[in-house]
Amino acid sequence: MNDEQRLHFKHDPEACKASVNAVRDTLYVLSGKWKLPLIVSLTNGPMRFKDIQRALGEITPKILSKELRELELNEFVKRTVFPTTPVTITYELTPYSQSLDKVIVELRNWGLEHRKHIRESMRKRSEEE
Amino acid sequence: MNDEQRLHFKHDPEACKASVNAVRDTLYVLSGKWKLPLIVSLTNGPMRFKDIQRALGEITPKILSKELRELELNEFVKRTVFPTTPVTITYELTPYSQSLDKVIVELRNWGLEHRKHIRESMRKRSEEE
DNA sequence: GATACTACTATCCTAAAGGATACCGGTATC
DNA sequence: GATACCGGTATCCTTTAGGATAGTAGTATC
Repeated sequence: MNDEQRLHFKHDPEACKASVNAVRDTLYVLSGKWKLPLIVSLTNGPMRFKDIQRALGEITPKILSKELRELELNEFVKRTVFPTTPVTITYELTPYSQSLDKVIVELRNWGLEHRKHIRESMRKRSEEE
Repeated sequence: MNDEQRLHFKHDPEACKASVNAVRDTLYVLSGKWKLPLIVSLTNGPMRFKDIQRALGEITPKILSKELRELELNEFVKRTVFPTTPVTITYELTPYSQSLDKVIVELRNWGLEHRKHIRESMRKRSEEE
């Protein structure tokens, strides 16, 4: 193991703790079963509550409502009330939500590579027998 | 919102599902309270069970054992038994664990930026009052 | 022979996430 | 006036993650 490549955990315990906390923050805002699918279904434009529910398939209104509120708090989603009769309410991604793109791309790429890696090791292990 | 910048979720529903799953895989292997701190404490070299426990402070042996087993399954950690009397067992990061570095750096950077962002919005909101 | 250390496992318990189901007020439609 | 749709909330229940506590087999130390 080459220490030079582990810059972000280089032996300063303070910086190291700060790094761990920052990572945890990020994992937290993406955590849970529905945050990602929710962000994904909103990438095509604003949607109404029931439409999101239908798009996600299995989510109950309680959970959906909670997740949307959390995404709103983190400024990833904007809730808009239109004064039609009856009122229409839409949810849409904010420009700030785009800041997640790089992170998500990295997470996706690593996930894809990891699947390959696991398949490879399983193949090797079965050949050894 | 500019569609061009959302390449990874572009409207193909198949590719989109695959992306979400890949992201979920990655989040999964990093999930939990102890995976990150565990990886961090192993960056300085191999450690024995009790030493890891002492380094992390609060972790119980049951949890530590479980987390180590999971990290081993994902090939981030190698467990080695030395035939001393009594046996000595060490855990160390594998070369493959370095593949996580890029992901972790991105997660850390976004987390740091997000803190700034939140502080900024709170400042603005309090100024408006 | 009592105590202590290592590397764990086993059992029980708690808290949090998530889900099932029911309901609500408002409006529109038949 | 009955039914249906929208945007949720309220209540209860299950599952899971994580922790507390105790114990185990083997060895070494006093």
